[in-house]
Amino acid sequence: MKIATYNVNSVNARMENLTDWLQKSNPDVVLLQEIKTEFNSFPFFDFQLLGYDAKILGQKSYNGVAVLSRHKMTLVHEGLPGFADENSRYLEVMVDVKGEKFRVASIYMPNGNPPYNNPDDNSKFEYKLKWMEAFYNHVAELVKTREPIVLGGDFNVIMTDNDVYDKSLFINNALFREEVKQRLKAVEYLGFYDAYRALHPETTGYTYWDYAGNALQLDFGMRIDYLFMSPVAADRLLSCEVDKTPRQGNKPSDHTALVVELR
DNA sequence: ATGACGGTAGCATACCGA
Repeated sequence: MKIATYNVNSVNARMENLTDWLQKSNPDVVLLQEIKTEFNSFPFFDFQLLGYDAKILGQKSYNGVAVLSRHKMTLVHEGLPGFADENSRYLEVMVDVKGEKFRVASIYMPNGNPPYNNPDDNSKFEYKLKWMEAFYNHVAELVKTREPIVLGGDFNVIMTDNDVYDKSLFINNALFREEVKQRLKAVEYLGFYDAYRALHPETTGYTYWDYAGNALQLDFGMRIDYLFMSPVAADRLLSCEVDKTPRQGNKPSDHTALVVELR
């Protein structure tokens, strides 16, 4: 049973890249972020031809999350419970694999950096902190279920110095601020396991490389996409790998796929 | 200090991103 997360940076711009990867990798469940489209423009039929049902929480132009599944899937939450959000960033579903239920969520956390033309505007950072607080509160409820749960996506947080190519460039960046590291670490302390780090304590595991400046070839990357596993899901963890092939493929996203295999 | 590069909206250029 393979579950993947992939920030596609527009699903419609990525269909050739995504199709190539789905056919090669054949994951059971895929969490997509930044689909950048609303329901009426989402390529449901293309995914159906590839064997996937899709649930989406979309919006025009920005953000938007989806879950693709080869198995029966039912909607649980559109949006983060208890948090009024004008942006589409959270989608939670239940996937039924031969009678076994997995709860999965596709998550696109706010970036939090100020707009380029207004560097003193901290409203986006405050929004990020509020979003993370609401996320923590929801995860505190989820952990009580004792279910196999996978919370995956683009968290826009560089957790440690080992998760970025040059930390000195990110000292005041909203992805690397102590406040956001602490808030994501707090999710781990609730009992959720960072699948990649649990199995790979030393390697970098970057999931994002900027389009600009030859960043992929220079390996100027960062690890900001995660798959967090509830205790019973972590207990079934066989592997967790970064799959760089979509990033190296035709018309890539600036992110790549992260994949877990569960028993 | 800034931009690079790419996507969307919509038709020139602004906004967003990490």
